[in-house]
Amino acid sequence: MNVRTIAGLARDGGVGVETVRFYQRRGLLPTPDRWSRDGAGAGVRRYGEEDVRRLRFIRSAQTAGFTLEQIKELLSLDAGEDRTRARVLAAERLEALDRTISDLETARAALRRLASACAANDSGPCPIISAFQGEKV
Amino acid sequence: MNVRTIAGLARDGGVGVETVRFYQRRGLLPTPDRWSRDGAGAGVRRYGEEDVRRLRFIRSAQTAGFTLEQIKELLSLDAGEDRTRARVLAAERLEALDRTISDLETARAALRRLASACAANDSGPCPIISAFQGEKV
DNA sequence: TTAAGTTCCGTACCGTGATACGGAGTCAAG
DNA sequence: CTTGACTCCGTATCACGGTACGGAACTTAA
Repeated sequence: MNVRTIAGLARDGGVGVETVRFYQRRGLLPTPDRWSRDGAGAGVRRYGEEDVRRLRFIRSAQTAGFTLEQIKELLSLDAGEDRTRARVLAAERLEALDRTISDLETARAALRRLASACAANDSGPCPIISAFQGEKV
Repeated sequence: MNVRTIAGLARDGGVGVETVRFYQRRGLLPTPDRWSRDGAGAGVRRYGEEDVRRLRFIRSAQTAGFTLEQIKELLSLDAGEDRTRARVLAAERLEALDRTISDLETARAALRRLASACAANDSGPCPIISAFQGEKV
């Protein structure tokens, strides 16, 4: 399946149609020209593999914690020459990501304390608040 | 410093005054009665250690990924008897947290690929999009 | 006792990332 | 060549977690 309508693009990218439009309005995805076999009517926009790759990249970059604005910049950098800028963005995000991961690991430890504190027996209140005590976040 | 005004509570909890009020409106923090030395006037609300603990708990629980609604429920559970419910909430969050952490670790690997792909030399476009290829998110 | 600084409270607004709606146009199967 | 599904597009609305504003009441230090 090489050429898709917006619904196909959305499906292959794992998002909704409205989300694709939203990304187009934000300048993250191109809005290709309309296309019709004969010259009649305005036709419908068609999307290809490249669009799917971009869309998937957007989702991955979101997972990495980039905002849509930053992702827009990354996409423009992908084609451009400014390696320095790309490196800076990557390094900044990497640092923040390391912090986030370690915060989440701390939270996970607290949550495990909570789970086992509440697992021991079946009656009485369990000390939810104090299970989270003794961390520095 | 045992008794505080709202500004002291906010400071000790590491948030802004408006955020404390916001949590009160959402039912996450109590709104203590007003308090004045003589009987004159309505006085001002005062806060103690318990409020600081609750506030800090809210921040920690947020880091763990609970929504404010869920945190509200956890707070009510802390005093209550429903250990089962507490366990369910903890287990669900723990599972989601494990997924999130592993997603972030995947993202980190991609970001490192990106950083080193763009670090090698100083000219030409660097393949930002393809640095994120080959993951399953 | 007065002036400066806080508190209180309702209500409005913000940023981020979507998601929904509705009417006109277009496509594709029968 | 109709009918039903899908597209297009502008605009509205949502969820979440705050943040800001403004005027009256209150507190505190000089």
